[in-house]
Amino acid sequence: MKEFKKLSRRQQNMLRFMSEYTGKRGFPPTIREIGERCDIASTSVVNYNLNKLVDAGYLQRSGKVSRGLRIIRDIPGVAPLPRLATNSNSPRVALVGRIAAGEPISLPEDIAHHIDEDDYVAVPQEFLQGFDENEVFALTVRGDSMIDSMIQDGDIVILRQQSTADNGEMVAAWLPEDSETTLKHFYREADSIRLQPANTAYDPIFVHPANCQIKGKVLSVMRSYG
Amino acid sequence: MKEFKKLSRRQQNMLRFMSEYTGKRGFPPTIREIGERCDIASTSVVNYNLNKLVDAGYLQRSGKVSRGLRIIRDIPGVAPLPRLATNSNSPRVALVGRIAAGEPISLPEDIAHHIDEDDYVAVPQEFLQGFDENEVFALTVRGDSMIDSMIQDGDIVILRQQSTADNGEMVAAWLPEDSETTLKHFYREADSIRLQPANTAYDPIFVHPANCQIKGKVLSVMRSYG
DNA sequence: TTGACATACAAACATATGTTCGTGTATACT
DNA sequence: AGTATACACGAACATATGTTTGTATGTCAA
Repeated sequence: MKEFKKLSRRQQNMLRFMSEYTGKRGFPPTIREIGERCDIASTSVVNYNLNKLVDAGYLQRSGKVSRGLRIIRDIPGVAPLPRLATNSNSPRVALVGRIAAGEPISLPEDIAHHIDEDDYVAVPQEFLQGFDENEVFALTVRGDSMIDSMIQDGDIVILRQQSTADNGEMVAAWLPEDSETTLKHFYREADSIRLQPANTAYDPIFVHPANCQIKGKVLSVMRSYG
Repeated sequence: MKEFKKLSRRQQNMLRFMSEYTGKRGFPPTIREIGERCDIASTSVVNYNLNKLVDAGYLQRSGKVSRGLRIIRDIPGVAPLPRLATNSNSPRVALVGRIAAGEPISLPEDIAHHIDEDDYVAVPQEFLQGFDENEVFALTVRGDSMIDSMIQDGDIVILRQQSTADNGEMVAAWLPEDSETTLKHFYREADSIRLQPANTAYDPIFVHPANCQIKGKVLSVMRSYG
């Protein structure tokens, strides 16, 4: 079940055919159609190789249903086929650093120009809440200092870069006087700012507006166990 | 037949469902699936209305082939949706229900066959941890009963269906005697099972193995603010 | 050699899925 | 009334299509 398995020529062929067929007809081919077009005599061989493609992370199958195929990754060495401009492609956002208590959040000048191969993380479209992916970035959480906000070590936080916030929004804030980075719900009060943890078992903190630099608004959180 | 025939409410409904389904799953629905979701009792009625949609210029059909549908025109009064089953670049898992304290987790017999409105959620490939999408499902968390596990109301939990677990894994467990559903780290002890919250501020609970039905292993958690 | 493993085939199998048909309603028009 | 038309139902039907099984072949390592 490894990701980096090399595809056989036959498997590449199948992948390309499925992609073309789907683009042309509007729905994926059947196992038998794949077999015919890729010169595979037996349906079980097609099935076998389809499962290989699933293992390799290129394909998704819906069991027992006809044409239950879905290509979920570009074919290596082949130009990606035209897709619809709308939600066809899952966005990738720049993973620009880490967030931890005691250290400020430093962002590169230009998020959109961040260029590190593995520093991108795929995010489902809906989790971007309509924001442009160029103004959105991701941070890895280090340490348990955000535990009052229901965010733990290893979590990936998706944020939109902005320096102000509306009441109730979850923000990433740097508190210079305390040398403290925190993720909390933002509330502007009479002459202070209330930062409210998500877990109500913890108490809010109050800070002076001058001691609260908002770095961004938290859009979503993703966590992977294992 | 003329092009500008007004569509019946039923036909509009069908069109919208087909569009959504295709966008979500990557391939068009079957006649029977359309019938179920649009409250049409007979497949022949669905077929009848599909042909009407063809006449009206909204749809293209490929005769005799399963799922041979292709929307070729936008639905009036509805935002244009992706009409082609193109390569959508991220896996979808079935969102089969909710998880809350006090009610058991009931799963449909066949996850892969579930077909409902918001029934699928896009998940980044890496968050599936290499498991087959057909054995993976998602639940929406209701209530704050999982707060000790750093999971809150509204979170989407991605699980793999399994009835046993290894030490340290996060599992979804149903405790019959307590009528309690819970998400915790699993540890098998001498003659009991220790369920350990992720937030160490909370205490573990110990249960008898007979009083602990494991429903699945938690692969990942996704949370969207907004 | 032996055995394990990946790949391949063909045929049988189970069922998912489109199609057809006979029938029953309404409604509108003659 | 009688007739035509649009729309609906359910059941039977035919076949399109995924799955399983038994077997065979190659390679590679022990």
